Amino acid sequence: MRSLPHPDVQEIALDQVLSALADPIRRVIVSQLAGGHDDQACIAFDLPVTKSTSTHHFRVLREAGIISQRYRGTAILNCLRDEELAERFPGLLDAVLAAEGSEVQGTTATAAAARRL
Amino acid sequence: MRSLPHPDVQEIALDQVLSALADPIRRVIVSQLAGGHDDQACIAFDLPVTKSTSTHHFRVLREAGIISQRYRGTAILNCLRDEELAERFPGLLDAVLAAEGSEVQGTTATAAAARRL
DNA sequence: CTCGTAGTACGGTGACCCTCGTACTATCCG
DNA sequence: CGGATAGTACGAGGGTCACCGTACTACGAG
Repeated sequence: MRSLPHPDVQEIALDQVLSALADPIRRVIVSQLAGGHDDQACIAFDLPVTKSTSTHHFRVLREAGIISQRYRGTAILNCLRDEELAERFPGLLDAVLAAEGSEVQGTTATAAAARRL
Repeated sequence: MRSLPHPDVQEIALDQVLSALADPIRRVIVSQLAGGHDDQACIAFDLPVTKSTSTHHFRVLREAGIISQRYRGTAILNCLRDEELAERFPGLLDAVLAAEGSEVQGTTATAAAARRL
């Protein structure tokens, strides 16, 4: 079985977390994971990029400590490390998710950000 | 009098806010502004970069909607737009500031948590 | 008016990041 | 075994960013 390196809770760096969440595609992934559907394979995400770019984004999220990944067959199950993240940086993930959710609703800035891809 | 463009509250984009806060130098600026000392000139910040780079960082923060700047003589007064930011993205700035504060203690945040707070 | 201070504009450099295509590995199914 | 599926490795290209030095502008003090 292949294994994937994950940072320890204490090793999670604010720098990496914020950089990871600064990318719209990665926020889509995180939002979808937070939206009740944990344990999704990478293929389950409808991302506007190719497979290799998806791999890249998932790795960035994993190395930042935001998600955990484990193999099941050829697929990978992705989980949000929400509890550990809340322990390390309380309220941060919730605030970003809420912000992401509220921004998707209304204003013009989101549309521009989405089309930019 | 020169004037500086600031985004409206509704125009503040999560993308720009997170990107701006992803840089350690800019988080130092924000933390210092949040630490009671509002209305500081750019020169008051002891940043490990040259003047031109400082200008760059302050502009990024202003264009992201995180700080406001207004002239007073040759100097610029910098203010955190904390209330507007809390209105747009509730809890986000607080979470980042708290995370920044806790992380400064060192990568093993457990032992040193009680020192400064 | 002249000087000093605070900050900006501009150009350049090196690094990093997002993106992709192609080739590859690992696992499951028939 | 052979094929299909899920994801990785690798390298390249294009864009953006942080950083700097130098030259410049705006304002206040003397």
